[in-house]
Amino acid sequence: MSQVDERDVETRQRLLAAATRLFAESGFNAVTVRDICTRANANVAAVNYHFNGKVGLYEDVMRSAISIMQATTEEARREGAGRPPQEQLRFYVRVFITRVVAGGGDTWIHQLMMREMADPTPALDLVIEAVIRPRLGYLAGIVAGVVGCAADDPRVLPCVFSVNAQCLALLNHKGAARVNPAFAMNATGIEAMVEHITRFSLAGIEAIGAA
Amino acid sequence: MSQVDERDVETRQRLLAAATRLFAESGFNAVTVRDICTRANANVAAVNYHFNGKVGLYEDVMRSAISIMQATTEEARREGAGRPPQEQLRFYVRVFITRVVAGGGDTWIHQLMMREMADPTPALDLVIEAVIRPRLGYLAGIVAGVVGCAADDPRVLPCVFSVNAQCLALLNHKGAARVNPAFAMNATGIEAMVEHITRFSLAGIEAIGAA
DNA sequence: GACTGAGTCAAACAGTTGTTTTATACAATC
DNA sequence: GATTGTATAAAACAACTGTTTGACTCAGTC
Repeated sequence: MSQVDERDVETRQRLLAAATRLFAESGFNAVTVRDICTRANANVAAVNYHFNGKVGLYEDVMRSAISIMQATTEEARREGAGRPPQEQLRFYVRVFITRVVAGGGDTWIHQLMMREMADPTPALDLVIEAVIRPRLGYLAGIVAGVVGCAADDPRVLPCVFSVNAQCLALLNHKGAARVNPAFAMNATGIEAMVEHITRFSLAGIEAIGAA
Repeated sequence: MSQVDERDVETRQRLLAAATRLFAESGFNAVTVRDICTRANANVAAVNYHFNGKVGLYEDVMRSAISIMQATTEEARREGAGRPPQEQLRFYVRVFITRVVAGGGDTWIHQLMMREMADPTPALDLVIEAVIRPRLGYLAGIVAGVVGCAADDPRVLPCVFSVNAQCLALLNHKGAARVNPAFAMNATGIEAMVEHITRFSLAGIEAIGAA
């Protein structure tokens, strides 16, 4: 531990990078330790040596994924600061789509989180507390701003659900493209999708708020 | 084949029932042939004898799942027949939620389809053609009716996406309940959710249609 | 009664899994 | 220079996977 070999850090980092990509692509169970080590040009035993086993490696992957997802929420907050809630919603949707669906290197990480939602491991609780809850809390503030009510008003939560559902559905855009190629995301399609979700949701929120 | 033993059909049926439930709960790869046979009180070799292996059994499960999902779409069509499109949307959402989220025995089957979307097997193409495409086509007709335009109008598809996204998100209601218990579905909550999605979406569709 | 064919069963099969072991290389410390 | 601690490597490990085998039962047929 006193000596930090350059190759050491490299191997750990290569394993982490390979594991992040593979876990996101196929999920925890579908990826083998040998797959990860082959892609990282490391020995099979390296995972146990550096991470105390496969789950230890997965937990490390989840930790870095969580901080990236937190940064996504934070970026949306920053972009929307000081603007009317209608624009905050537009920025939120844009940041989310850009980071998650468009080419950004974070695509894999949000797919990882979707897999975690579909098939929970013990790491999900941490994701919920550190990422999902603050994100939905921010959305609730926006919705409350549009409606003109308190964030704990009973009309807010269902609207947060509806907005969030549309954003999460974008994570399945590859599957959606199989149904209809029009769902495929090209450069101009992204901004069109941001506009659509924003307008659709603002109208929905106002209708619910008026009730 | 000349003699149809009673126990024979029973075993086949028990395997099919056990496999449907287990595949839906955990996905194809996470379920072992031994799990299925244990739950069905059958020998390990029975799966290969009756279904020519694990994938043959899975294909049979998918076949019956597809016909049940088709029946769900058909029920929504029937309930909405001859009504204004706004009510057709409400009935669609209600049938979907009732069948998929509420206690109905079909819950497992729609979860199976979600897993198929997340992690496609060759069976997904059949699901898309036989279930998803007709279902989204019906939704497109409803949206076009609300907007007052043709079903292939460019404003229709994004609205179909938004409505469908909210319905699919309900399939994750167990995960959602972990974030906020208010998302849990009790008897009265279902009708409230139907009303919310319908009103939210009608307002969204009208706003997009007016553009 | 011998034969056939379908269904069931325990056992074994070959392949893959995550993990452990044993050995080796190498830099740092004394 | 011997010792220590860290990193890597090949091999082996036990557990589990889907599948196959061969024996056995039992009803129907000739």
